Amino acid sequence: MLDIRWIRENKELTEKRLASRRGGDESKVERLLELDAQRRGLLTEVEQLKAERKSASKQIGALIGQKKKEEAEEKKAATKAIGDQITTLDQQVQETMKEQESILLSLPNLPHESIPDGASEEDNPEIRQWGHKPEYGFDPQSHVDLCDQLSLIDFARGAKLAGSGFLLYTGWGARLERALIQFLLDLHTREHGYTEVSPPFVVSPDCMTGVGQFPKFYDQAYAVQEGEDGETLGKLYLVPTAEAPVANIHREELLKEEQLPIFYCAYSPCFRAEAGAAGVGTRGMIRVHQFDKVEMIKIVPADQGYVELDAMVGNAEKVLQLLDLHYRVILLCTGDMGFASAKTFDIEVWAPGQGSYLEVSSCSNCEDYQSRRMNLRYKTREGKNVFPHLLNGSGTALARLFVALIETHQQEDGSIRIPEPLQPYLGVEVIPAAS
RNA sequence: GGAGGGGUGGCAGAGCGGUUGAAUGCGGCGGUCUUGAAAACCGCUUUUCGAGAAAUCGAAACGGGGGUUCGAAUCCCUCCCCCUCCGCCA
Repeated sequence: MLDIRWIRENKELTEKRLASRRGGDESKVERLLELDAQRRGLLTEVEQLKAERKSASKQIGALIGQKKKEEAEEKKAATKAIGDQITTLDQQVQETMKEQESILLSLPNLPHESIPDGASEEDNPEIRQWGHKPEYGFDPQSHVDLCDQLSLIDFARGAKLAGSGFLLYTGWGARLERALIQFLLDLHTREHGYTEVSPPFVVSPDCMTGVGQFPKFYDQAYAVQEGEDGETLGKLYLVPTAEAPVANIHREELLKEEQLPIFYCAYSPCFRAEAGAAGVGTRGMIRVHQFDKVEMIKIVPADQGYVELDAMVGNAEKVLQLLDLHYRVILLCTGDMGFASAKTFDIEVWAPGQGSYLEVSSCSNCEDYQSRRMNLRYKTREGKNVFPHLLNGSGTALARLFVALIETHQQEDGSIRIPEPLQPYLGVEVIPAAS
């Protein structure tokens, strides 16, 4: 959520930066400021009336104390009219605030000034690459074929159980998935200073609003319902990412500056309805309705957001380096950024069987956009209450990492080499070829 | 799911229709005293919104929302959360 006071003082800049952004509707700013002025005018008016009523009520109390019954009754009757005015004005204030709030919640974050203008992903500049595309003395296979041959994933039965887009990991596939989760959590907790948390896999709508999922992405979420009880529908949602619960851990709290920075990492499955995306690149496990992910969250003082963002990108890169996977880091342009983010780096890993790069991580600094939405603040040493910067990053998404891993490290005989750092977790050096 | 009890300031804990933003204690900050510290004593100690250049002034907030009233932390309704007991259950 943007700061209404900031918008008030930077109207043109707000409109300009909103316009450059995907999902940004700068035409709403005009109405927003209209409501803001109206709200403040009404507030001044109603507060004055309330001050009058308050002192009248005190006088009535005093009169009753002095047994001056008649005077008290007269005063009561006179004050009643003020009360009615207050009720009317209060309603108007409520309505004005409600509309203002709903516009504010619908506006995306403003891109950081360093973000290049652009219309789509075509315009995202590449920041760096690591490693290089591996060469094979044979035709590298797609993960779909590898999974079939090695019985890592049973696509057909996954679909039988829950429909297209849900995976049934089997045998070495299931073990590899589990090994990766543990490898990632250990890496981030032991080497990168994150505290592991294991959150609920459903959250309240407030949490979804807090991170900016709602109201914009209602149609992407799975709402749950208790049994046949329609009343409970929409009170909880399956998490689309661990960011939803973890970033909200301290919602509506006032932290002390000494408590910061806070680093959390968490494993969770991620549920995405992907409404309207059916049929788009759906073969295999690149785009699915449920995938595993290890997420990193940072809550940091407002002046440290960007230093910490760079560090977080490094944390995600480390994963790919240890797994010996070629990747590139790109900076998202204004036209391709997520709703809540002020600056986002994506990490794309090379998948030889696909002949393309796959997004496995997205690290964003949302600045105070989310903390304002969830009313998370910290008290500085000087005693000021400010909104911290909230950062989130995948460290990393698993399904695509799985794809890149088996496609990259496949060998001619159909077996898959396991990179050394992962070997202790899987217990073998190679996933053997099908016999 | 059933029956009770409870949610008040950083914490503990009063108040249960009137000048109470809220007693008291603890903690925290400042001061007096002291060579220094402790003790003792004195003062201060919430947040949000609005007006203002500022000093400051005004409003709101006692789990959330609504109602009664001239006036609500206090009464009524509703929702949420916590505790105890019973039932069910991995």
